[in-house]
This record gives sequence, structure tokens and C-alpha cells, in this order.
Amino acid sequence: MFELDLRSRKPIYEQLVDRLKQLIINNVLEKDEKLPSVRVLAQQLSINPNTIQKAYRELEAQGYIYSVKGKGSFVNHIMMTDNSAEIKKVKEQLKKQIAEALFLGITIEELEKLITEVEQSVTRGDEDDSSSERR
Amino acid sequence: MFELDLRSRKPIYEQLVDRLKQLIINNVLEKDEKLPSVRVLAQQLSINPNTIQKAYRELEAQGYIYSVKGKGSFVNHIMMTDNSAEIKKVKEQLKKQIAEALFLGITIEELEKLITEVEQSVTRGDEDDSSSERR
DNA sequence: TTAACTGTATTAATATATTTAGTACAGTTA
DNA sequence: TAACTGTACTAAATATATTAATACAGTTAA
Repeated sequence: MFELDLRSRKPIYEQLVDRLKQLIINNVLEKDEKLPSVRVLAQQLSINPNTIQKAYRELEAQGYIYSVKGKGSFVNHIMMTDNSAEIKKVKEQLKKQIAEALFLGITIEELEKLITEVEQSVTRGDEDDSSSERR
Repeated sequence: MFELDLRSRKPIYEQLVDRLKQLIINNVLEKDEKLPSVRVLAQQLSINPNTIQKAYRELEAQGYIYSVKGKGSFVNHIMMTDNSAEIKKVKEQLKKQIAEALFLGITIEELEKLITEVEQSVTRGDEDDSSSERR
């Protein structure tokens, strides 16, 4: 399904959360699509099922997936009823990132270009994972 | 100088780096201004000097401050000669955050409003720390 | 019903990362 | 010289992340 960096200082379960979020956001995983079971995914990635479970639990708490005992975990079809807390968090984080970007010399034009880029790739449903690891 | 959340899962030195970055970016700390010495700040915050040192080392590596043995640590007046790696990192992170924001229902208009907000507060030199703890 | 799958929970052991503590050395300043 | 600065290092303590093993309950299909 994807790769992890076991040597990274970033915890595995956080990598999992980020990666799965991206796949959901970019429509690679469709609404109601079934995710691999904790045991299967653990075997595929050669890590412990508990670590997968921790990631799934976090994704469920953030409203990205829902889990049904005995059936599996699925991509959420509606956003969680109350995501205002999450929205606030993302906005705060964005403000910090934008301030840092401007400080580093990135122009407003570049920032707006980033937005349109992301907007297009998301609506097209691309898997634009510019973060790295293509092999 | 500021507060830390010792109960947070986020390492203290990372909180320090983030907080000091914000102060520098928002011009609360001016160019060439002297930061508190590692020992003094450690005492003020009731944490170990080594933790401060680790944060300062990180800030120096990222080009935000410079340190002179025997004199102290100071806010950098010029950005580091090569911050392209940092710029790339910030851009990647921004793309992820923007994708998440759009997914959560934040509109492009809101994103652009965020940019102008940040841009104005930075150029005005406000300490717009909307993240919290005003007392 | 049974067998094989699912999520979930719990406890213990292990590994890794963070923080503290203590000490030392070198440069600066008055 | 005395008191400040940054920096480096080792060791111990603490916190966090990961693994391992096991158990239980719901689902599905033979």
C-alpha cells in the first residue's frame, strides 16, 4: 500500500496517520472504501498490529475513518459532525506556516500558486505525493 | 519570556524552537537582539540548560539565530546564505496543510484571507500570537 | 454451528527519545 | 580575577513508542 521510514525520528503511527490522511484527501481511497485490517496491514508493513490500531484510532478520532467491530475500518463518507476544533487547529497551524514562509522569502504569489496547485490536484483526485519516496 | 507546556507530548526543545521562531518572525525579537543565556533562560523556565542549548543549536542550524562563544546568542540579521532546503520543507508542509484545510471545508477565500492577515501582522510587527495563552 | 475473519483492549517487556544532572573547557567583559 | 557567555560530554533518569502475547466480542460465509 505504501512505504514507511522506520529509521525516521517521526513515530511510525504518525507517519501512518499522515499517509492515510493524504490518500483520503486525494481521493485515492474512496468514500466507504475498506481499509486493510489491522492485522493484514501490519503484516504487509512488517510492523506490530498495535501500531496500526493506534493510527486507526487517531484517524477515527479526527473523523477520517470509521470502524465497525467485526467488519472493518472504512473511509468516512461524511465529515465528522463537529470538526470545528480540527478546523481551528489547522488554521492556527497554517498561520504559523505562512508566517514562516514569508519570513523565509516566499512571496504571496508563490503561496497563492501553492493553493491553486493543491486545489487542482485534489479536485482531479490525483495522488500528488510530492513529499518523496517514488522509487 | 513565555510559557511552556511541560505536560505536552511535544518535546520541550521543540516547543522552544517553535516559540522563538514565532517571536523572531513577528519581530518581537529584533535583529541582533540578544537572547537570554542558556543558563538564565533555563532558570526562568525551570528546565535544564541542556534543553535550551538543544533548542538554540537547532535555531542556529535553521539560520534564525547565531551564537558567539563568551558573548551570547543573537537574532540573525541576514537569513542564512542557503535556506533553500528549509524553503522546500516549508512548501511541502504547506501543501499538505492546504490539502487538509480544503478537505475540512475551508474555502480558498478563507485561505487567502489567512495569508493577508498574516502578511499584515508580520509587516506591522505585531505579536499576533493567536495560539493562546494571554493572561 | 463452526471457522476465519474483523475491531478492540490489556498487560508486560523492550527499544528509543527526551530530559536532567554534573562537570569541564574556552572565550568575553568589566 | 571574577562572573558571565557558549559548547561539549558522559551518565542517569524519565517519558514515549513499539513490540509481543493474549483475550474477547461482533461479522461472515460455509
